[in-house]
Amino acid sequence: MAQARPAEKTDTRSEARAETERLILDAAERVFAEHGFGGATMQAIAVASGLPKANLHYYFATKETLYRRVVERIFTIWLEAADSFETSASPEAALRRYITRKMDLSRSHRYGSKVWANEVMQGAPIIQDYLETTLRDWTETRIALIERWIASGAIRPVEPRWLLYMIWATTQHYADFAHQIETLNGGRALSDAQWQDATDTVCAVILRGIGLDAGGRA
Amino acid sequence: MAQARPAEKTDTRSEARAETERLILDAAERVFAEHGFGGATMQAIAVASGLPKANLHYYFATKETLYRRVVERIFTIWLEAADSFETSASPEAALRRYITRKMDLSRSHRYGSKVWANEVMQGAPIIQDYLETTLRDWTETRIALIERWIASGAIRPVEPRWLLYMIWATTQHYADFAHQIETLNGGRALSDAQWQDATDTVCAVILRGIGLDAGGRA
DNA sequence: GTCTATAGATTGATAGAC
DNA sequence: GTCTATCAATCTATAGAC
Repeated sequence: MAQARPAEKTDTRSEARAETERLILDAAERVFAEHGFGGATMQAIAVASGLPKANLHYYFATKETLYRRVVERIFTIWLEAADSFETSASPEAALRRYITRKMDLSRSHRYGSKVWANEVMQGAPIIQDYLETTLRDWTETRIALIERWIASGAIRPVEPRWLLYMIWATTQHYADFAHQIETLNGGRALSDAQWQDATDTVCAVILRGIGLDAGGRA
Repeated sequence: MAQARPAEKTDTRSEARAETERLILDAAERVFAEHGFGGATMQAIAVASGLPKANLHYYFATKETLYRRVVERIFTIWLEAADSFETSASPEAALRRYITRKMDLSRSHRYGSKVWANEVMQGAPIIQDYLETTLRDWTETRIALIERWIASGAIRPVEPRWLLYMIWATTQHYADFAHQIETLNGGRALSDAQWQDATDTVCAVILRGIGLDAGGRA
């Protein structure tokens, strides 16, 4: 009977399901990124995923459910990057690592970054509760940490909030405005060397900007 | 006959027309900013402007025409701000003035900045030609200028492109991510003092970051 | 689970009275 | 110039055969 190998059967089924879900989520992420929630259509997501439109509704009841799952997946990735801002490291090491990780994310997850930007620009109708809890808590611990750095004289006195916004803005710009950057780069995507150079420059300007003169470049 | 006062009559008419056009453009800017081109509806713009939907089509033939006018108006404002990056001033004066102007714009034209961000995130379907001509030319003259600053030893060697992107990203972030910033500010808009402090901090970190240690703060 | 066909609501745009 | 009423196209979502 079917009971003979229940675990394997369930695993195989749920694996296939998870795979299709990921296929849809990836396609949805791209479409939501470039057209926003309202501008995206289930038809466009169906074409992008290579599935009939009805199948999307089999895996995700409504367009809003699908969008919510896309946004939540992005927030998870954001959280992992946030962890790289270690509270135990030196100011230079902590900031350099965090900025580098955020730049890497802008390159590897361009569409996710755009979906997040779209969501926030619309007033965060879906993720408002995350902003008020998880993001807020994370931000406050880092603000407290930066204030200790300032009190100890490790870095110059700057309002920690504006420093964090500067890091978020600069790194995410390379994902959200990738099209503009590529146009100004002669229509070509940034090369490995250009990404490395941009990352180094962002680190160097910000670190030196707050008084950490041991920064990387010249 | 009507010919008796043609100029006055025409002026009055065109003034009334211009006023209604501006009313529609302002409403459209807000709606396009928060929902993108595809997500915005003529119905929503009609409600936001307080006019019947049919009147919008009387002034602007199609939704795309209206969107194009909104985007072009924003580009004009961007050009005026770009002028404040004077090629004749000292590095510190030129950059400080430009950054300050961009921060002011983020506060006064939040929705325009969001429309621009949306347009670029979608691959600039409408303004691609502007990116390749006007924006590209402006960028190249400033890159050449910054390279001369570096050659003369006025600032540290940094790739001028990454510096410009950092300025654009950081200043526009205060418009595009205003909702997130306000949420992290306890749900309140930034006060006059906070805007001033943020502007000072952005100037100070960037100027010091490229070796202009005469920066404002501490 | 996958697909075709379609229902029901909403969209951009227009016709025509005032 | 302004407005109500409405069309044709498109949208989300579902029904039902396979």
